[in-house]
Amino acid sequence: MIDYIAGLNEPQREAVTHGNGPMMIIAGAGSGKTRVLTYRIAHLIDRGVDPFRILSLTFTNKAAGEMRHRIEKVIGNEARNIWMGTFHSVFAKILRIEAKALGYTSNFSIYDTDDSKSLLRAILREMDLDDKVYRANAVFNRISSAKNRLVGPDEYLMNPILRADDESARMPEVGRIYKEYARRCFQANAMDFDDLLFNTNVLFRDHPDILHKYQHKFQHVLVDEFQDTNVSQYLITRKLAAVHQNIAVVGDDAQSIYAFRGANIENILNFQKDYGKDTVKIVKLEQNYRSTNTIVQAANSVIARNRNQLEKRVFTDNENGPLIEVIKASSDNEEGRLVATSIFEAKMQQNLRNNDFAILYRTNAQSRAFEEALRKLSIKYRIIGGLSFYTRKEIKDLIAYLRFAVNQSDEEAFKRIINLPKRGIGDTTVAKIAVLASEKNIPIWEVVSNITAHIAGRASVAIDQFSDLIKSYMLLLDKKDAYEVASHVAKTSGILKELYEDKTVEGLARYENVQELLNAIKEFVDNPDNEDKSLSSFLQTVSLLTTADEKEDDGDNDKVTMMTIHAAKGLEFKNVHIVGLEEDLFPSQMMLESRADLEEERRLFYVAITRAEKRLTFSFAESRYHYGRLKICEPSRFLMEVDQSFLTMSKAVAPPKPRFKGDDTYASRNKDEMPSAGSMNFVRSLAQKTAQRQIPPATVTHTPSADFAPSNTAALAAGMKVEHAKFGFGTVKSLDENGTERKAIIQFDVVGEKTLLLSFAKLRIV
DNA sequence: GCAGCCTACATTTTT
DNA sequence: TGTAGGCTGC
Repeated sequence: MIDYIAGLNEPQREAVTHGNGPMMIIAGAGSGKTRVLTYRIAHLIDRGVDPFRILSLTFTNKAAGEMRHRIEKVIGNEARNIWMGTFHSVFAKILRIEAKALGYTSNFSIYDTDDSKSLLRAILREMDLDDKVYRANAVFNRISSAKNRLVGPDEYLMNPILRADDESARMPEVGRIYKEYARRCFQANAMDFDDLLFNTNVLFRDHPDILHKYQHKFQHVLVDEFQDTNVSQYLITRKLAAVHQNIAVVGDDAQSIYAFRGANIENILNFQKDYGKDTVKIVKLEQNYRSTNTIVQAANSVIARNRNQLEKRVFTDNENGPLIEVIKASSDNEEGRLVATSIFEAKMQQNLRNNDFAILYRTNAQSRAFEEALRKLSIKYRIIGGLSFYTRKEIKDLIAYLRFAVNQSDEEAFKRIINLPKRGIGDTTVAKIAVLASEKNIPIWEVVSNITAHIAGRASVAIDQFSDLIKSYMLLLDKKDAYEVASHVAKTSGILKELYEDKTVEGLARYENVQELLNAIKEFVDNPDNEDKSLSSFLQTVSLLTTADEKEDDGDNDKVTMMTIHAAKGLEFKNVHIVGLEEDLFPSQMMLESRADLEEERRLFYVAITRAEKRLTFSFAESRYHYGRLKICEPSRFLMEVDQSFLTMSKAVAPPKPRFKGDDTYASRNKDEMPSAGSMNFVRSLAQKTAQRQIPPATVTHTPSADFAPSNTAALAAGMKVEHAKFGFGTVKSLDENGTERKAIIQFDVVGEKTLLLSFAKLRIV
């Protein structure tokens, strides 16, 4: 046993060695929070607490895994027995054990957001509601936030405030939709993410005996990232800790960034009230060990503008370090290049590795420019989040098969696979089955599995085959492990076959993805930590994976990390680039419009800043393409909010390499990059087209950056006058070199009077 | 029932 | 930009 107490400062030691009773640890960024949590658990076990009786809740599987790993280092194998995981995974486990009490079976499906929305759309159609008024997204969010506040469908319908809200949003039927949605989920033996928490609350509310069991089981409850818990989560932990009163929560109100998801910052404020001011032990960890003084002070200067805060003074004894560099770029692509160059140079000068760097952005869509720029400089990178592996169509397809094999009530899985691969069962037939099932008030599977008893005809043969296929899968479930079943399903369902026959690049990639999924299942089965190797157990794990949990694609860890700030929480890097610091992007326009919460955006900025250990760089672009449209951007107000004495303007703004000499003359250009005659033709006809519109021609006086595709170059090479049009777009037909007609969809954008951005780059050859 | 075309539309963060 | 969903014609 190592002496883990020795290296701790006073408040850290207090938190680790605190005995029984509620405790709240307010942990500033970089104050050694994870360390304190792990040592506290080790300490508890050291003092004789059975690991089985410790419940430790985190937000990501990754955080849980890492903590388990670190505890293992201190206390050894016993660490495995601790109940540790995300709220969702721990309570899914409990719900599975206690499913019967709620009328579910233990093989219930977990609906992801797509499933939920698809179900909602189906309900909207059935209720004959206009899906333009009732956007599935909006309805889903309302239902979700109700669930997170523990408002069930019946209460929702009776709540005058919610009704009034819905009325004013012109969606008076949300209550009824909610009710139907809940009914359908139940009927499908499925829970969505919010249900996992909501139903746990119901379980504990309606079944005191079950609550009693777990209350006594868990002698100690620990909650990480407490500032991000919602009402539903807080109530569960409170109930669980009600007997022993040993609850320790760790959080930082300044890092609360999930209010949009129902996180309730007031939980921190209520904690003291709920457990009694005199009873709650409060520990404040205020010394930052992570960052330079400059970074800590800059972060403080930003967060100081928020009104809603607990009193806390984050300080550090670390050296001052360099000032925060601000990079100004003219376009998003130039921002990419400048940041990549900056990383390249810092790497050389300071002898750093790729994994010392992180690029943090507000939205996943921003990653592209950085990817390209890094690739050009041969700097390896990885992207966390974004299009997750498990959101790919082919993966979801196979998983839907597996889900349906496990749970034949799963309506969403059924809809997905009934005609996949194509077997001649169209919408009409599916609708017929649904009507039949609801008329006779029997499950859909009842109808499907005895189709010949219900309908005759062409489709019934196909359905009969489908149901035989599923039945054959069901027989395997008890005999085979998850991998054996899954690979059998992949082969016999026709999914793999269809992809194999698709010889396009995408088809090949999809085929490989499915293989990759099978590998992942194999790994799951081979992992000795997983006791339950059944398919049902795998499906549960997989549906609760988060983007941060995705494993490395290869063994190489020396890569620049790119991710959203949300995904970066809990991580740290020597050098951090916070990019896209533009008004409306960060702070996000959407956020300000929908919830008018600038403070949460500011906390997000705070989180981003405090990820950096040594060197921090801000950057912004003056123009950016977003969804194919050029947007002129202004620097973010956050840039002004930082105490300016910590900032320095970057000298690294290299003059853009001019590809065009003079005003509109085509200059240095690689022969190989010359556009084809076909694309020259498009451009010529384009010129005609714009001329027909009688739009006054403009001269190209400025090309903000050399971000031109060959077609742009073609425009100039063709010696055409560039037309002055505002957001012009349309279809242009033209003959290519072989005389065949081709179409191009074009779009132009104009900046200012004379500054013309050729958006022929967006020219799509059809 | 299905493929292919076309239009409209959405684009914050994530368990 | 890119895609989902609607419409049309086989």
